Amino acid sequence: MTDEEEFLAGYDPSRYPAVAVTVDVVALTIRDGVPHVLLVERGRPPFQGLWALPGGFVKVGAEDLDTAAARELAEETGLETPGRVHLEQLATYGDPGRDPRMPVVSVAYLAFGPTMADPQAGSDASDAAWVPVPSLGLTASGAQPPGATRRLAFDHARILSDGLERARGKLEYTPLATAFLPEVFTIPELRAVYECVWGEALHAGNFHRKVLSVPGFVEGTGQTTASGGRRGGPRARLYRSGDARLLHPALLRPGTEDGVR
Amino acid sequence: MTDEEEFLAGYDPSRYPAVAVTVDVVALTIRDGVPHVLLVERGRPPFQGLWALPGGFVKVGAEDLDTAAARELAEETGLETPGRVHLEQLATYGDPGRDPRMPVVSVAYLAFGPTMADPQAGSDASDAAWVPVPSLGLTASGAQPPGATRRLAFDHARILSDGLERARGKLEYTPLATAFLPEVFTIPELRAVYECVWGEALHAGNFHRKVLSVPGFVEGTGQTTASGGRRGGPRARLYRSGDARLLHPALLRPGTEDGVR
DNA sequence: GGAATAGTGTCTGTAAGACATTATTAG
DNA sequence: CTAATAATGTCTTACAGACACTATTCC
Repeated sequence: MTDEEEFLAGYDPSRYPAVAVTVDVVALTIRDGVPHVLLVERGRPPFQGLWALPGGFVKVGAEDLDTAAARELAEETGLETPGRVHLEQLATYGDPGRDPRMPVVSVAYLAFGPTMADPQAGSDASDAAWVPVPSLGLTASGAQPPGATRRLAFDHARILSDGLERARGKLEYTPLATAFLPEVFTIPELRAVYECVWGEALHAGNFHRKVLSVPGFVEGTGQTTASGGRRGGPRARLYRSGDARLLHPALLRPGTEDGVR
Repeated sequence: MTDEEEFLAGYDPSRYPAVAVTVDVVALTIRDGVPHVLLVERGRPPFQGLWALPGGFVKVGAEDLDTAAARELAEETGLETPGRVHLEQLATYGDPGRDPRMPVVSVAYLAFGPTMADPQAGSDASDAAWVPVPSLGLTASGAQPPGATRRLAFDHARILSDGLERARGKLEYTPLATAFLPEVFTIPELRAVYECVWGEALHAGNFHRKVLSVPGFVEGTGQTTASGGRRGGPRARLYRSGDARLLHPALLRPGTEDGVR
């Protein structure tokens, strides 16, 4: 089939059924030391009553994908994207039958943001909430066990799983952990982000020295916290994010076993 | 707008014009120590006479994206994807106006393969060829200077640029450099792949020791080449790809300046 | 023989991890 | 005071890069 024939066929729904393009956003934040993902409860079929990533249809030709993703994120959280949030394209999903209604290609995005207020339910969702990721009981392959309290719609368990893995990797070689924190933060708070996303404890002393040794990761403000920690300890110095886009040398996860075969 | 309204609107071309989904493949190989990309010369408008990445429309709902990309690659090269070729999703492009005919979202894929025969021109292309990447004169931002001998159609200069940058990064922490080589290869041949993709000379002795020290990168065959190098030197030992999926520790590029600000 | 190349040995600076230590704060 | 914690110091091991060196092959 030639290019032009295929082009014309695109207008013939009997040969190529209507295709929809959506964006879905894996928006992550941290509350009480636990990673949370923004989910909406579906108010109508298909998958009524199940939870889904916030997303929507893209007006292809009228807006670009990044803009559509930023719009979806702002609608649910009020977060403006040229701000402290990080938003990047994650991957695109187009398996047959992933939406029972029609063929849908979904461009997934990944967002990191600081702790923020609970979202408002939109008109098409019966509820919206920041949901603790561990409560979803995701397996490494992106499947969800039958006993989970909140079931995810479509292939969103897989998308979320991919987003979490991308997030774990991003913290290794970019300073994006700071996107989870307010503008000013302490090194122990930054360490808590790493421990929460990676799911393992880090050595406080070595982490501290390492962060300060990477050029451009953080810059000091000369200030300290107003008081010490909850259970004692001195006041911590306050930092803000530096100007580095990449961490050199990187902060590698200790858990990664040699040679993932 | 509710979910259902948007869903129905997807069937109304006056509100949401027909959308096409395509896959485009950045297929890379190495010839004579120079990276080459597979391109097809467009035989009809738009961009007639310009060169484009091989690609085509996806039958969303009837095939998944990976399968569609593998099909496009096989059509041009005869390479079967569950084989020695590496194929992975790169990114998705959907800027308004990127195709002058209609709104098109393109899912780009990245492929690495060993040196192979010249492709045959398809019915919709006046020519197809492995084109040396340096001859395209790409800039870092993915633009093409006006004087280039072969101009790229659509936003394919940008896609190719993104693919090359991904390829450079992939060589650092995966053993995918071996995908550019035949099943059996020497360490100096492997080094040539790195030097070609990264565009800088590597220290032969250190590279040799490093490759052998990474578990699972390569495994020896016990054989050597039949003769020495073109300009002298001993016979090199032959290796095949090992079972590692990730390199630990990674082979970092020397050129990367600290803290890309 | 001369030049180029495969592969190994050696040394040095840097960085990561384990552990110890000091100072400061809450309760 | 006691416990917890921020921040720094010390030591050991691993690794990257620079350089030297040997052995082998082509011309």
